[in-house]
Amino acid sequence: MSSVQSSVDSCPDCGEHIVESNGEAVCGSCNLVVEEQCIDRGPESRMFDENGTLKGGRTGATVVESRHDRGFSTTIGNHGDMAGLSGRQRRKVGRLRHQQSRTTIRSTSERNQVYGFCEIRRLVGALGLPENVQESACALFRSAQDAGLMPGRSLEGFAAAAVYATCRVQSLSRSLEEVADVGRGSQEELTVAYDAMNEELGLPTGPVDPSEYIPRFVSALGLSAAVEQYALAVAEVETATADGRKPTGVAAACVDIARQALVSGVCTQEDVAGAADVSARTVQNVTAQLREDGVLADVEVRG
DNA sequence: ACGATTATTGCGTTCTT
DNA sequence: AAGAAAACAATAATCGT
Repeated sequence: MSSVQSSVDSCPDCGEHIVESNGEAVCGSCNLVVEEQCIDRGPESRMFDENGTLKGGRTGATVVESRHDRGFSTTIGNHGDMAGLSGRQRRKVGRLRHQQSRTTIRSTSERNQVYGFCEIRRLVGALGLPENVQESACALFRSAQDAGLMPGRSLEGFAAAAVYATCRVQSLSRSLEEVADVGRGSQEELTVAYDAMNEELGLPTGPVDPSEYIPRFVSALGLSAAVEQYALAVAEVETATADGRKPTGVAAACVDIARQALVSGVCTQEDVAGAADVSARTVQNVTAQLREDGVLADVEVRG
């Protein structure tokens, strides 16, 4: 890193020719930096794209992960070079400093919050949830931040977990898998974050009632209101079968029993299982258990 | 005592008959 | 529709620091 001259003629990555750019040897095709910068140009201001992200084609100093901005932040100085400037120019620089202080994100927690809120907003939209969920989830996200739960855990996990937790508190029936699928982080990150919040913040959530899912599954399959009522009746009677089992699986079984009893020709068992995102075998298992518990006969009398 | 890693258990899924 | 089996995630137990 002591010479401006490149030691190679072609890019090791794509074989393209090398061009000289601002004291760096850069591949003309893929922008790979072959030779790192050796002339100190001081602070730069050309490293952000419109979104403020740092991805792609970036050349220059070493990335510092320990700083919230990875060490890429630009500071407009207040000393030294101001000497030769006129009063008008000085005021102009002063305005620039002021504007930058507004746009620059000051702390990691603030940056995390902006990112987290963005992700929460995206999730709420993608899952078709009402607006108040966004508000509650953001508040919960902030609580987790204030409680110091986030260091060492996934940021995306907390955003998704905040949405999932809000759904559970408000009985809005979105499964962990559904949220995790739309979310940016993995399901494990979501679970870790949710457990942390549940433990430290004491979320007011009990076990999930399978009947919460029934209306959604019924409408997704285009089945009638009568089927929904029948399925809800099955879920009502059932108590012991559900515990320890996946609520979506139990809900699917209830819907499938109603389907068989009322509109067996309209769609298949596999369709019901698919709508609930469980296997057909699970539906069969739960149904068999319900039969064994005598739940079905109980509903038969009422229907 | 604490955290991390490994064993266990029961459920859901897939494959098969 | 049901039986068997490999797979998975959550929990319990053990180990090492």
